[in-house]
Amino acid sequence: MGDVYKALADPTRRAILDELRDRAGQTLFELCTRLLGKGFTSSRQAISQHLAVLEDAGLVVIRREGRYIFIDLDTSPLQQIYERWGIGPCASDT
Amino acid sequence: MGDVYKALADPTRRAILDELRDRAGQTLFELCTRLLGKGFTSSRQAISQHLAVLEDAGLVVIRREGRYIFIDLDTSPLQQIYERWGIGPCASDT
DNA sequence: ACGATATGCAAGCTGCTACTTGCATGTCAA
DNA sequence: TTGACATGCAAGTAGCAGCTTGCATATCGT
Repeated sequence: MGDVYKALADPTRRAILDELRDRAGQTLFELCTRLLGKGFTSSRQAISQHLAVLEDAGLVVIRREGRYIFIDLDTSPLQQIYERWGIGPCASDT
Repeated sequence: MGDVYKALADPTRRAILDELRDRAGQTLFELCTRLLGKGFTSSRQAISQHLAVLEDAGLVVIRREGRYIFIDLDTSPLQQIYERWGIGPCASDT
């Protein structure tokens, strides 16, 4: 299992997570097109490599169907950040 | 203002945040000693550079007094992670 | 004032990371 | 089956990030 923090370190990867949050189950091609529309100039291969990193970190779930892949966001690995330094609006005292 | 995500990407920097969570207001020297005791082999200069990154990201507050510096943890920048992909135990539905 | 202590600054080296390029694989439609 | 489409794989390249090294600065005790 890869490093969640390292996965979050890249701006393009964060943009991918943003994109998946706005629209789940996107195809790689869809994702590339939409990122291009938002000013990112990454190639398909670059995005694919980023997806591999995100998948390895558990932040993304990829399911294959025919010649397409469908990508979904999984935010549960982010929870370890809370648990480690315990902040945020709700993890307050008692 | 630096990048919070990039600041979190390095294991040594995360160890620094851990250390500051356990004991606030540490000196640079104190910090180095304690990290050494935990298996980290970083030099003082390395730690100092890490601190600069953490300070730039707002994750750490450094106050200078005489020939010492006192370092404190500030977890508030982490909140943007929650707000961006909104997860965790409490940011649930409704 | 002088030495010791605590930290700052800057240049150079190295390894990793993101990107590109080119080709391979596999799926669907006709 | 054949061609077009969607994705996978791998090697090579460039830039940056973290580390070291060496010296500079500043503060405290005596």
